[in-house]
Amino acid sequence: MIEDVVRSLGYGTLGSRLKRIGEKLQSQTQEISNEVAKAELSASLNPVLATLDRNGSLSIGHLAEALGQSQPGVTRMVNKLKAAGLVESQPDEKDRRVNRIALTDRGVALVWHLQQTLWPKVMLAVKDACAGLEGSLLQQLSQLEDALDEQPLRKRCSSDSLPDWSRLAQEMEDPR
Amino acid sequence: MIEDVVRSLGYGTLGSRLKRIGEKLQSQTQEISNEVAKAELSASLNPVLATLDRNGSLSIGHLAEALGQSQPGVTRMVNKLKAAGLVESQPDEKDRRVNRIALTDRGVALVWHLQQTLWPKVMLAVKDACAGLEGSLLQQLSQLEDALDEQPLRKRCSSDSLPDWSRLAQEMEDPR
DNA sequence: ACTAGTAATATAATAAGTTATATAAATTAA
DNA sequence: TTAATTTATATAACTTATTATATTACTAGT
Repeated sequence: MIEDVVRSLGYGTLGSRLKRIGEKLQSQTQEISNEVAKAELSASLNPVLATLDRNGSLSIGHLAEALGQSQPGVTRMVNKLKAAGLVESQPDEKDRRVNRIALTDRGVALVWHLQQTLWPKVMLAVKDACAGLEGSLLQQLSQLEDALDEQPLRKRCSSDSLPDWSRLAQEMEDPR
Repeated sequence: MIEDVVRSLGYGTLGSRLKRIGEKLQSQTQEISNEVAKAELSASLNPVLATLDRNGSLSIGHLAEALGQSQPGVTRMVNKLKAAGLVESQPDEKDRRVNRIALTDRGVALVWHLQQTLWPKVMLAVKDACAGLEGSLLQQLSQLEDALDEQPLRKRCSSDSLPDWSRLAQEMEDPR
């Protein structure tokens, strides 16, 4: 086996490393999503749904801010959700430049479903993968990569009764 | 200011979060690169150069393994480096399916230059941003995001005399 | 030696993000 | 009120990654 250079270079390649682990998490999340989901939803759209669920209708700009992404990226995600009939947009009454995005009835129903299934499953699976991490950031990242290779998120999902989403989400809050 | 939902959801959106921080690190690294570099080199190509420097000539497949990326991705990066005259490829003598990639003289010279400038700068800047991180993974990530927002890598670069690359790289090794 | 299977790489199509720019609405200043 | 500026969003072009597939070379079994 050849050396993992990105891991070896430590701080020198931390950006690549974080992206690499992030992509692995997202693709393993997609696996769970594919098992659970009624609608086939790209995993990357879940944060948009969650944001609209938490905040009610929002402009594209505020969505972008809440998600920490660029405005054009958010526009594209919203377009996909519109095409799937999960959100709808309406020009704001007061300021007709702004485009208010809101969940449709189907969107609300899907969010409810995801809150009972995918979202708690993923949260618990990732929490499980992160259980026992310790040490410096680089050390914890190495441990997490190893954990995900050894047992993917899909295998860390109990099919047991899942805890209440709102309680789970609250527990996650701001571990500053 | 609207809530940062990706941060608030914690384990539920860890994948997006890691990618987001990784992208910020890469773009801040690119800023430093633009200041330093003779050749304008996309920051994402540095790990390829470092891998070839550490290992000598490698096949596309071994490069992909060392970088933890897909083979087609590596092929594309290598093509860019070829176009820039920094690497060259030769079919392997024994097995003519494999394409051995090696640094050219210009590539070796650039690596040497980067080892005196960009690479230690970035490594020290990232190390600086990570200094003082503590606690759980989620906590350290929040602290790192805050640190990068408050002071980007570019401003964490001393123009002072930089330490020896080979020593630095060794220090990074495997903080398991 | 021929055929089947496997392996290495290239190429094509797709995804998810970015920056730069265009457009249209609102706001400010003259 | 008109002109200039700013703001919100859309659109275009690009980047960097992916998976799926095609191509070519090697390896084994008969």
